[in-house]
Amino acid sequence: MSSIRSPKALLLHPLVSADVALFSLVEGALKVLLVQRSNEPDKGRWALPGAVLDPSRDRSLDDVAHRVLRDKLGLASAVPLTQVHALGGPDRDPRGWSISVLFYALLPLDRVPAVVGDTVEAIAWRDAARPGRGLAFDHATQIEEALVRLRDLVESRVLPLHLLPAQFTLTDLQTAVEAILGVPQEKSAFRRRLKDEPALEAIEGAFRGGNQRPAQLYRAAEGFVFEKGRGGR
Amino acid sequence: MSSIRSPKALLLHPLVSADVALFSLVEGALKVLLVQRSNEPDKGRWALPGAVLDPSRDRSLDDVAHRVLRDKLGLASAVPLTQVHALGGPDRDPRGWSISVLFYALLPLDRVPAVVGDTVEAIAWRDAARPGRGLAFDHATQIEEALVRLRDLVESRVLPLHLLPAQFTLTDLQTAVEAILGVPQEKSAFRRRLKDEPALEAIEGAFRGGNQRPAQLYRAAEGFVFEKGRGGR
DNA sequence: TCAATAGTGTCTCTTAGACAATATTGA
DNA sequence: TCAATATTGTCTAAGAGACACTATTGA
Repeated sequence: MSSIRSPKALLLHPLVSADVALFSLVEGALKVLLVQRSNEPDKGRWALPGAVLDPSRDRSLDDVAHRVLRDKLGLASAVPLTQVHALGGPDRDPRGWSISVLFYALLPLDRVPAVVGDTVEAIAWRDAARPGRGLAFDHATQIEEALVRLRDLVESRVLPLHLLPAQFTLTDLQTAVEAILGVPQEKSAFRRRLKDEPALEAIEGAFRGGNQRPAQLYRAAEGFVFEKGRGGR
Repeated sequence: MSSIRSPKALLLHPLVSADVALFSLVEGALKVLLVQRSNEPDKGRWALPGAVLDPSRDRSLDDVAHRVLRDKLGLASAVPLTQVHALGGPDRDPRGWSISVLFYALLPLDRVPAVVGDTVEAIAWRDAARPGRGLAFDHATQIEEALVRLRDLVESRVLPLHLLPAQFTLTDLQTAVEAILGVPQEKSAFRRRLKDEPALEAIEGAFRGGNQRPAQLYRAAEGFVFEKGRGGR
């Protein structure tokens, strides 16, 4: 969406953008949010939401990514973003040499506004592990990379609490971990690991009942962050 | 080194460069290579070697980093590079909005040419964990980040074989790991972990003798790469 | 009482950490 | 034989995996 770019500018400067792989749980499965592009290039194709760096407004690369969430998806509140990498080359965007700085974020489904802004035709939740064919640019690869990084973190025992609602049960948590890793977890061992987990707080007296034994509800501890070097406070 | 940049260009496009934290072992300690800048900005200060992206020559961000090694340090052969992250902002370089894509590499000291090219005043090996004050730009932070990533990999049991010469003993390897992690390793447990390590090959009949019991020499297995998901072949 | 899910206990096996013992070489 | 370093062994403790058992609720 943008100003005029002279051919010379195209040669001397790369186009820099931030793209966001937003992961969420939809009925127990890990999904990634795609948007249908309403502008050229790749108009009509499905892509990760992204935005072009605007040096006059953005103060950092994180800023660009946060702007994506705000402007394209209507996400007002602060969402933790993790940078995956930067990918650049002359051919990945038909407009010329371009750099994509890729981020991912985790959000419970109910915090993502269902209806989106005006720069986007439509949104879709695709299976994170198999987002489908025909994605715009190299976004299929990008999603794969983001998922690798997400799995790395979860494998190293950081809890993906940002995927869960404010209150959740240990079974919910286990389901989230399994959705990310794609591997079933052993219940007893899983819970044993959570014994002295500072990131988790049992909510005194709060349970979720179904037609069976009620489950203790938990919440993320104050100041929890999803990053290496402990997920604890 | 560069063309004229109009103020407008500065506003519309960020300056993109690749910087390389080259780690090596100097007398058993982990060091990072710094160069003294011979041009403005920050002329005379110590910095990570870096180069500005040239869209007409570079085919990827990795290319830029490899160009740094070739042109600034005279390193001809292919050196494995790992991307750490991209860092951008309006104030980190006095020339305006800039992005640095940071890489690190591991090399045995004897593979780094002692004398360097013409764009660099001098080089120095600084302690990786405390590279000193007064570095150019935000390179002190950059080194810290690179070291964090390097430690992550080594903690997850990937062997830093690229730091060692073609032939090395298990004690050499242990020393390298200790230099990176900053923590002494227990000899017996360390060797136990190497038992079925596919990345290591004992060199039949080759030993290094001192005034004591000779040590078996090893080499990196064919196709060894220093990256997550096994250092093995 | 039954179905369904929550939560705990137990046993075995692997690995890590600490520390000791043995092996080999040149001086 | 001694100093110096390489290499292996042993004991203990912590954690992971597998699997079974107990607990609680509404129907």
